[in-house]
Amino acid sequence: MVLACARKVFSEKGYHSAGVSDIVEAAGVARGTFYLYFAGKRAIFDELLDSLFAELESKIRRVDPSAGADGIAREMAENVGRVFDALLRNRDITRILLREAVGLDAGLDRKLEEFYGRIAGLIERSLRTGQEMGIVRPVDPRVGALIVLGAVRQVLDHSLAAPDTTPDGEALARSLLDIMVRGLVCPGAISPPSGLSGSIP
Amino acid sequence: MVLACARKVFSEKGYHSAGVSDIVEAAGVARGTFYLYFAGKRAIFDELLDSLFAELESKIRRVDPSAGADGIAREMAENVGRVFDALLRNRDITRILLREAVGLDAGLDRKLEEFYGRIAGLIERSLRTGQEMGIVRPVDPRVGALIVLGAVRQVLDHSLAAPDTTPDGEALARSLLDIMVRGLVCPGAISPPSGLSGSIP
Amino acid sequence: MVLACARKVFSEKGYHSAGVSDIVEAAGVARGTFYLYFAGKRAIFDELLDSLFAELESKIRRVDPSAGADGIAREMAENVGRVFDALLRNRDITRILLREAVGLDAGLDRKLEEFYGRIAGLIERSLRTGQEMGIVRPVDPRVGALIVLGAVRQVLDHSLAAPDTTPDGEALARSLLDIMVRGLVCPGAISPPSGLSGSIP
Amino acid sequence: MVLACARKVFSEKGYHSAGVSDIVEAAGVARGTFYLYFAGKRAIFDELLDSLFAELESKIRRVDPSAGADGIAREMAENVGRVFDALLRNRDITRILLREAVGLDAGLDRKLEEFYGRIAGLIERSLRTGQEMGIVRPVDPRVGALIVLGAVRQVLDHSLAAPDTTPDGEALARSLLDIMVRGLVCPGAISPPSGLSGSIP
DNA sequence: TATGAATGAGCTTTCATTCAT
DNA sequence: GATGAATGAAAGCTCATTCAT
Repeated sequence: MVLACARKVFSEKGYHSAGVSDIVEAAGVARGTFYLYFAGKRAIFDELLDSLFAELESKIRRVDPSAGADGIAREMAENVGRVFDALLRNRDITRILLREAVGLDAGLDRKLEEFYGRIAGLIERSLRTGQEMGIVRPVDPRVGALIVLGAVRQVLDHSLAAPDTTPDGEALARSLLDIMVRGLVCPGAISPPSGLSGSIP
Repeated sequence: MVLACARKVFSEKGYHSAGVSDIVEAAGVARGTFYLYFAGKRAIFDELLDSLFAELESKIRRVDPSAGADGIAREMAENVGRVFDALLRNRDITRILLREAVGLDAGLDRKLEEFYGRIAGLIERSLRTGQEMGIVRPVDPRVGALIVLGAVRQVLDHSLAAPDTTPDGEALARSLLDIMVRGLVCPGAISPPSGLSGSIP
Repeated sequence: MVLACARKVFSEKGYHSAGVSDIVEAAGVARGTFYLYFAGKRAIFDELLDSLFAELESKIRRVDPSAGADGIAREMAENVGRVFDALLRNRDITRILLREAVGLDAGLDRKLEEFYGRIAGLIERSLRTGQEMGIVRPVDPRVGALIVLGAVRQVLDHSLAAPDTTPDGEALARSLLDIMVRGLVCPGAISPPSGLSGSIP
Repeated sequence: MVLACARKVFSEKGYHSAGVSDIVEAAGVARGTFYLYFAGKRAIFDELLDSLFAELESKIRRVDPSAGADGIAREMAENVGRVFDALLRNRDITRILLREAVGLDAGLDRKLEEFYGRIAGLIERSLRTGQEMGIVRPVDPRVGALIVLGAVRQVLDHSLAAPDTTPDGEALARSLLDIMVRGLVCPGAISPPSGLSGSIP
């Protein structure tokens, strides 16, 4: 209950502007009660982040390597689609993850990094699997994973700016993945320059 | 002078943890001197951001549409490379842009959005030009721009986690652009599903 | 409690020299506690003034018009006597009203003006009543009220200069009222010059 | 020049709100120049007050005891009239004397007290002279002087509240003096109560 | 278990004053 | 004489946290 209210408050006012007063007022409990359940403002934000991480990571299913090329592609698309769905539907979460939780302190930065690291790890493993199966091009899978992750983050971040738009998450995910999968350029349109073709060894 | 010190201080301690005391101490001036030149803590951060924006935007040259397919590709790669270079060499700036300036307040959020919006606009225009020339595939250029921007941000953000690594910016940029240009997947490896192939109309 | 201490502190050090620190120290509470009950330094001074106004105005009873000439004179004398008593006994209040509250800012100046305006209004009404009963000479009652008020203020203000004297308030009030009632000059001692005899029409 | 500007500034903004910046800006000199001529903010206010005191005291002529009853009355009336004139014409001065200079610090309070003391002394001496000549009733001349002084101050103070009114100083002075001279009450209207008739012995 | 009055360290900001030029 | 950039002490205020009830 208090956690849910804190989520709303943090999302609306931001971590620093949100006071413990705002949270307990929103939750309808006394100040003391707050400290009965949480070690402090920072601690409740920590817990909140943990729950958001768990919620998001639950949206991501491990890709089944035996599903064949098209199956793998579909599963990745579904993963991205589910994450998009969840975040586009809940601006609270998106705002907290992309804005309020950023740059608060070293501890939280590391926590965020670990979260994104886990997600990037999942993507990276899928890419490696794809490479082993000959589906994914021989690019640096670490970089590939960061790119996919960053692309998703930026599109979501962009959605925070337009408050009234309820974007079509599925279409957006499809458009995004199409670019990630096939690239921006028509095949054969540009010559493969020496430096541009290879992946990081 | 004070501005440069503020950049260092904000980057090291973060906006909220950094006090005006830290800045004036680092700059070796008196408290009052600070307020002689800046309206306050928030104001100096604003100026700092403006200068960083200007510095970064100066790294980006408009792509010459008459340069031919390979020329355009090279120019975009050089743009990305220059931005990577500048930011990988100056962790201060990277940290401030990607961490400390995020989620401070509505005004700064809008400022950041405008900055990223301008960059995305430049990329988008390049993509449109490429599409008119038949080089870039018929994807949604807005989404394409966000993806490129987000990919760059994520890779840079990732670099903040590893303090000691001095990454090879050029190689990273090449790797990143290779994926953006050609996509992750081998041509023909997966069948084009109805929803995955098209761009947003 | 805090208010009472503030009264002492403001009276001793003056509004500007008195810091919130002085007040909380005198009251034996923490800084934060102060701001729990008062919006700020200015606010507590406002409240203090309000309470002083109320206290003083409670000393003034409306003059009963049916009490006859001598009754009215006695009632007015008693009013002045009670105010004198209260203020001569409490140098704190006198000092705050006559010194510290003066010229602080436009808002407080207006507040003081309203207070003195109310008192002058009461006196003015008494004078009008007296005029209707044929007791008070046909002078401008507004000017008459200001004179009585000003006379009282000046005598009180004078008392602030001599810290050790505990003046006889009753005698002072009597002396003051005798002059106000009968004037300074022996009847018939000076010829009534054209301009000097009349009141403002 | 600087002094005149300071007078304006102090009158408009009040002592504490007026900064040295305001004064030097109004005077068109540099900060340093200000301190070349005045020891500080407090010092220039001191000088300003001194000049105002001198200006006002120059308006007051010693009453000639040999002028006869009517002459004395006329001279006192002229004194009051001149002071009224000067102050009603210059709200700056009135405001500074009655508002801004009050309650600033112990030193200034004493200075003001001395000024008012000198004026009260002049009035007191006139009253004593009048008593010796059998013109002034046997009241306490000190109290009488305070009353006259306070009456004048209050009427002037009242004029500060009404910014647009350009009051007729002469008529006001006449009205004021009529009341002071003849009293408020019709002769014989009230019985002289024991305590009310006498002066302080 | 729940309360909320009390706390106090720490913040940003102001402005009278100085002094090298 | 004149300047104005630099100073820094001191002010008012906030808010996460505690603890006696």
